[in-house]
Amino acid sequence: MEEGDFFGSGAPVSVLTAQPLDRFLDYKAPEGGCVLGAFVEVPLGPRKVLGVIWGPGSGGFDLSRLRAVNRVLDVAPMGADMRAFLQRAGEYTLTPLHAMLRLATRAPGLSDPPSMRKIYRRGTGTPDRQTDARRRVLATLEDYGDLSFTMGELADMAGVTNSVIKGLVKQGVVREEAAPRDVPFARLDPEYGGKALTEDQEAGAAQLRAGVQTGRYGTTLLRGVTGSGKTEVYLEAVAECLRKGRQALVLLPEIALTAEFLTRVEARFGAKPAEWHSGVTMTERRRTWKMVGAGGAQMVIGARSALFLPYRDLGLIVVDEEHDTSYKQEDGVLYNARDMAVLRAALCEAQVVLASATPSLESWTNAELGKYSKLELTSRYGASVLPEMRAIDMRAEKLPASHWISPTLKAAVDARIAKGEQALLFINRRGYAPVTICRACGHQIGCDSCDARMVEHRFLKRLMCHQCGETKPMPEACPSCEVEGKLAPVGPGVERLAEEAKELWPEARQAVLSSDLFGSARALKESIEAIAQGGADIIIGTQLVAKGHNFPLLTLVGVIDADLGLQGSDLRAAERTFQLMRQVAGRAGRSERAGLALLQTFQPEHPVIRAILSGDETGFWRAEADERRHAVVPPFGRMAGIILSGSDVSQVFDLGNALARNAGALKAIGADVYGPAPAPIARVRGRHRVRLLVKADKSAPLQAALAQWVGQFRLKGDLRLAVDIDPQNFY
DNA sequence: AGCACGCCGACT
DNA sequence: GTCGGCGTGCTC
Repeated sequence: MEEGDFFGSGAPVSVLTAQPLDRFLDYKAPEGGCVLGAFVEVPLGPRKVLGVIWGPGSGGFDLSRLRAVNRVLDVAPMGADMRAFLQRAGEYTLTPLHAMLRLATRAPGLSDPPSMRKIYRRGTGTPDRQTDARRRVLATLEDYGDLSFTMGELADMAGVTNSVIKGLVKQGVVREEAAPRDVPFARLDPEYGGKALTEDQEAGAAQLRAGVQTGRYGTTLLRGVTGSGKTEVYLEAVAECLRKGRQALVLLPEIALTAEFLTRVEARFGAKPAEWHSGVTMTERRRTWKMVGAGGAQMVIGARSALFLPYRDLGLIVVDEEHDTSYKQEDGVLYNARDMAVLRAALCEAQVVLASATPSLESWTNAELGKYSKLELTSRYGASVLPEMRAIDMRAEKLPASHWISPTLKAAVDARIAKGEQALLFINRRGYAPVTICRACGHQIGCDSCDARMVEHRFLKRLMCHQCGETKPMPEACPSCEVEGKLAPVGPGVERLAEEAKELWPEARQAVLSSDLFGSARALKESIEAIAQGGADIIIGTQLVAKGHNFPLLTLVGVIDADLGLQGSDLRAAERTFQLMRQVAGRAGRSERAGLALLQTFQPEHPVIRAILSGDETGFWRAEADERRHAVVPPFGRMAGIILSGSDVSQVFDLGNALARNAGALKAIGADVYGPAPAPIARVRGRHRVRLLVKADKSAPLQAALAQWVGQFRLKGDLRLAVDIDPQNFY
């Protein structure tokens, strides 16, 4: 321990709490003292709150009025790298430190004494009467020596009921003890199940292993086309990290992917790693949080918030599907997990692997500039190759009204079904129809509390707002003109497409994959497995199918509306469409059968569509990079979004205008302010939203200027202001 | 975040 | 007269 990292009883210490105070509070160190970074419970007014010892007392507060820290919590203290990370991440995202601490302590029961459970081990003596069941219990305990079991485990293993064990406990032959519930995770063995890698993969693995061996910071962009085995390759980096005794974190963009991934990790390392995402139970969460700090978890797989766990010695962070937009947190603390992973790694001398078949332009640029190392896996497994891609020019197709599957696409699907292969129809829209219109008056049914249209979900027999999740039954009469029976669906959603497919192929077995049609990740996984085994001829799916699932029998992908993502003026529209189309197309022909991807489009000459078809990735990235460099937008310029919200529109706009008029702090660094303008969805949950956009030069000290600018204003009433650094959505 | 204090409207 | 609305300020 460093000099100055321990504070004796009564010494003044500075404490950071998770309460929304914009400063530290001084306390007296507790009886027995405490170390720097210790998690403590401190008195605050009438309450007891969680805090972290952040340094020596800052003074400036009457020493005689200091209250003492109540107690030091029974968890590992927060390391210096973690404290630095929270500080820096907070500065970057303009998030107060207390909110960062809150993110880092999102586990239930941290302040509670360690939760105990009853365990059973061999006691002394022999039972008064020996029975078969009793003998089995004792034999089991002796077989496993030191290990201890819960009542359920022991009963199971010995093939007896609980009452047999209870009887033995009464006689002292089996001993009942209390043991902490939060036990270390099973050891992962880096030498357990290594698969033979191809030459290409082995070279990649060697490069990543070498990075991990340095024990220093470094980021590698791992580009692997779908099916190239990038998971196997980065698991070798994980193995090397485990050999060095350091911890590894793998971030996945979606919970639905974790079940499949866990299976692969178990096959490789012989046991399951710790899991961290919203689907994990409270007890398991607390166990993971504590074990990550105590060193009892070697590997964590999780969602973006797993970055904020208190790792004891983190040596590797893998960000899988690094381009995925779900890495950007869009509510609460606004951060991009991909960028924060790089920051975290830099502060704890860890390696980062950004893995993707279709990297983000940011990462691609960083790799081109030499800030990141590059690693490319080009060959797919076995004989499989990337599918052939072709456009279907919808201007030349003859389609009846309210139908979206072109004759050309239909013929292609027919051919696959005849051969016993699978076809996927992709449409990136949930529900039955995105718009419901009244044929009498033209009214479109919207959400009552948002400025969004209600989407018909015929499966649920309701209308749903995709913004706030509100649903209401489908009305008989138009809510505006009250004419009955004139409401009509407009446009296709995945459910409506399924209906059309049923018309076209009444004999075919259909599977519809949309996130809202499954109650749980488990149900989804089971369904996907059944389909992969050949349980369907036609798969109709949304975004969900583009992500990482393997369908070996699938040889045709039909994209219903390739133009969908290109509408609007989102800066990243081209990039996203390019990535999505490549990902979806990659589903076809993953085993030895050749694949074909057909893109229905009304603008086959559009540069993005042309780039997708030609497969000229490098050319596409270069062109995109040039355009963004020219427009001085990310990654060549810096941007920030300011989102104002409140229940009173005029108040919200007044604040927006006041901000725009008093932007001296931004002008001083040469930044431009745009707006205020209504946000893309101008009303959400009854709150009106207005946004401003700030653009600055790459080198401008944007955060400081923003803090100064925004700090001039006091927010009255229910007005709220959020700063979004590097926003994903803007116009 | 909580919780107290404090200053104006509409009730028994 | 008082109950209670929620704006403002404080917590070491």
